[in-house]
Amino acid sequence: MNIQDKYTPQEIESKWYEYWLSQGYFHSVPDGRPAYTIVIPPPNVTGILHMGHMLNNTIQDVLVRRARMKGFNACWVPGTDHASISTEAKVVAMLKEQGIEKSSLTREEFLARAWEWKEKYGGIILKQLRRLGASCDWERTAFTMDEVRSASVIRVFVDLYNKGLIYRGVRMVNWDPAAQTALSDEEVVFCETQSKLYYLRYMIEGGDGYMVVATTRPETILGDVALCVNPNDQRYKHMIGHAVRVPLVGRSILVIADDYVDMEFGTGVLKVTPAHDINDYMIGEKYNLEVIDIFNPDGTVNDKVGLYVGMDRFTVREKIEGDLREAGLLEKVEAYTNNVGLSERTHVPIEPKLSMQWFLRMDTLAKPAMEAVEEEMIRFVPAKFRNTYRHWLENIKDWCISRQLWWGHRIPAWYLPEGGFVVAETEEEALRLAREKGGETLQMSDLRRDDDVLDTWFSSWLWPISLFDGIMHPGNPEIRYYYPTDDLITAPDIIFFWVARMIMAGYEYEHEKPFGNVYFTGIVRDKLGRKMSKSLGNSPDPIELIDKYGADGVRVAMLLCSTAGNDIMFDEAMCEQGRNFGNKIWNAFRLVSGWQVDERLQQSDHSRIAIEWFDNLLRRSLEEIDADFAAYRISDALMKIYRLFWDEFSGWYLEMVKPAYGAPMDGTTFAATKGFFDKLLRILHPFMPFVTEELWQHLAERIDGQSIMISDMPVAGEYDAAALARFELVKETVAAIRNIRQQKGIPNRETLSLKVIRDDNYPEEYAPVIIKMAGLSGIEHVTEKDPAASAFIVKTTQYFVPMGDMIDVEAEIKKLSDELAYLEGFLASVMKKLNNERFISGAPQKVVETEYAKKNDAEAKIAAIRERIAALK
RNA sequence: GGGAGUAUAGCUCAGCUGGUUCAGAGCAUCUGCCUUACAAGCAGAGGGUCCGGGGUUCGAAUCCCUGUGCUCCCACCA
Repeated sequence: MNIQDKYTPQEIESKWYEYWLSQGYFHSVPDGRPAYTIVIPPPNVTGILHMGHMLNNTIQDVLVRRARMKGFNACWVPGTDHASISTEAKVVAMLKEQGIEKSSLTREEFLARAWEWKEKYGGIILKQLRRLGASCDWERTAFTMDEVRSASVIRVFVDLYNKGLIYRGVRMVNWDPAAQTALSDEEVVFCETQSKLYYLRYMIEGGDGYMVVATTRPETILGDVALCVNPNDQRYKHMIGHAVRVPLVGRSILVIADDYVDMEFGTGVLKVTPAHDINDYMIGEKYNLEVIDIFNPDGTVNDKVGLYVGMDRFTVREKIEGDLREAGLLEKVEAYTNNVGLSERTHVPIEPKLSMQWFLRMDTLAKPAMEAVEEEMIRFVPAKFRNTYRHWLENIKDWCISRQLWWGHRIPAWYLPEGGFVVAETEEEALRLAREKGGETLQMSDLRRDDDVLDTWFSSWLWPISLFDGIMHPGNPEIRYYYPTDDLITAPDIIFFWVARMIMAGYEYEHEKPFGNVYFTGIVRDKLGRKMSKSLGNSPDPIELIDKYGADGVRVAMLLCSTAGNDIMFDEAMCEQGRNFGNKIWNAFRLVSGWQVDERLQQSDHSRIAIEWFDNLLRRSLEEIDADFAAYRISDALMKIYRLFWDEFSGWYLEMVKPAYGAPMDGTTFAATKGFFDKLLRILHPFMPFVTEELWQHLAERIDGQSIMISDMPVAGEYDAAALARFELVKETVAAIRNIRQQKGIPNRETLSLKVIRDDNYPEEYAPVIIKMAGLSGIEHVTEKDPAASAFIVKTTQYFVPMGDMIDVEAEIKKLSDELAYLEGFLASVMKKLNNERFISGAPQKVVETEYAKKNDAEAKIAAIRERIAALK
């Protein structure tokens, strides 16, 4: 058993991960055991590991490792997401650096480069996860655009289309002029912005004067088709039906009336621009107004109106302000704060834009998804997210699933030359359908495939099914074995994008929930509570942290400060704590491994007691830890183990059984100690896989093919709660003696003697432990108080540490008086209850009894302290 | 504007069905210790108006109302 003196996580971690991999421990195939399955929330293929991933994946690994040790066939499936928008943006940026514009490439050329880029740089994050110790089944690594997943997406699209759930429609979409694609509502983030409110004059036709309209977007006047006032607005009632001229443009438009207009806002007059505002669009639809789209897809002005052609929307805004002022059509400009919608990916302001998109009807899909969570077929942890989920589903809108990008799953729709389209999984099928529709003479070359790709989430919503090929091969052995999966660990910000939609897909395609529990992590923030972001530079590089503290240390750090659903304030100091814990385990092992054993040696009483006690404690701890896991209180579970190892095992147990320097230990105690160590390592393994494996291998004197990660998790058992409670009296007694030692400045090596007036609360059976742990020469049973001693009371038992002339009478009296005052106050509060008729009659019997017990204890203590003070005086 | 959550030690948080494991844990702090596994440690100690104000109850950190602060989600008045 050779072990290094120093705990250096860096040295042990790499070797064990390779070992686990080489032994194939992470790989799962269906067998007779029950399955435990987690599918990873697929990180962006272009992503690199950040603290959010660390938290998320650490939790997954803890659950998977624990399940594996509990006898489940654990399967954690990793993979990456193609992430249409952000990946395409990165590839475009890369090409730009090389001096290549996307527009100069064909779709095929672009995709070739994108794939090349993905092969070269993609999936770094999966490599990084290995450093963390993630026990993913790498043989199953999937990609949302690999063969099986792509085929699944296409099949589902065709199926939903044939079911009548997918349709095309002109809709006002959130247009991202930078990415030149539509975004779903969920991909738009609103940001409070300092902008200006412009008051524009619309000259009244055939009369004098003008109407003033307040707008934040003067450039959209190019698309104005009406003004609108509230029908009840006395100021403008006479104007309804009159014509006014759009400033600069000169177009004649009518003044109409609608309740939608808020009389209080601005001037009470709204300009209606149906092409560029969602509300205006609705008014336009209602009154059948013309729609004038004034922008090109890239946000520059088109030639519809003939003004500002080719200029960017923001340049136009500046320019138009001057032009309006010059023309005397600008009443005034006010500072104004409003919310501007930004693209989550490109961060440019969203342009509401009318366009032809593909939609997925949500109503029928939403229904079972709602029920599953409402009726707790699927459990959310914490439960508060059920509200958010329900609210969203109740107000769900159809899902815009098309994106004007190249990187993604291309929509399998083909347009016929004479109009109309067909939807099919393959070109052959498309052609067949097209011929049915448009005549036998049609050739493939006559058909034009839709240019758009599907929203990324349209592939990830199938993830729990497509990972087991359940779409292309329904009912195959894998999907039957692994589905539904057990736990999903994810962040609450994708509850709509992803979680809700996976549930929908699960019921639609497997007629079964995709997972049993959803554990929502919090957002990782810095210690000042700020969100971690690149721009703030407050996000530590997880790999650097692992280099510095070891993966085990960082894992402990992540887990200690995280409770489900609460944001976590990450502080690097936590990593230090985690590393220190690893060090503690390491050193405890060094102590034990250094002991000499003499089999002939008789076991000492204190060792026998220690073993009984710790065995008992271990059983109770296991029960508590099981309960924590059942409630997904993972940080509580870890904290319990932390204290069990550090305080109870290292601080108490090992000190109790530790032989004198250089002396050997009896075989029974040594074996028991090794047994405890083994169990503790196993309990710790899911949290700290590396250091536990290293030490377990030393402990077990390694045999190839063995590993703690496939060993059995210790199981809870019956325990004696009374004995454990009684042992706490021992600890209190020892602490009291140590306290006296400290106050009197008595060195540890100097033994003390202890006198006790025995009563029921004196744990006499544990006396050998008290003697050893407090450094006593012995314990003497007495019936009289010792005035020349430092005294203390544990529960009701009076103890005396004889001090000879070291006793400081003044200080002793002061201490006792303080305690007396406290106890008298305490007794008074107890008596207040007991003297209250309504308490005696109203409270449960048990509560009343404990109050009487309190009273008796307090009275006994008070009497003892009074006597003692008298004796000292 | 609508909804939800949260407020407990310097920090991060537990505290489940109101009542002796009710005021807790870890970290940090302070005081002793180079005690023969560990100073990344050991021993001990201090630290709280349970956000403010009402109410229910024999009894409230816990339940109700109200105010305040913070966080998040949804909506987006030009």
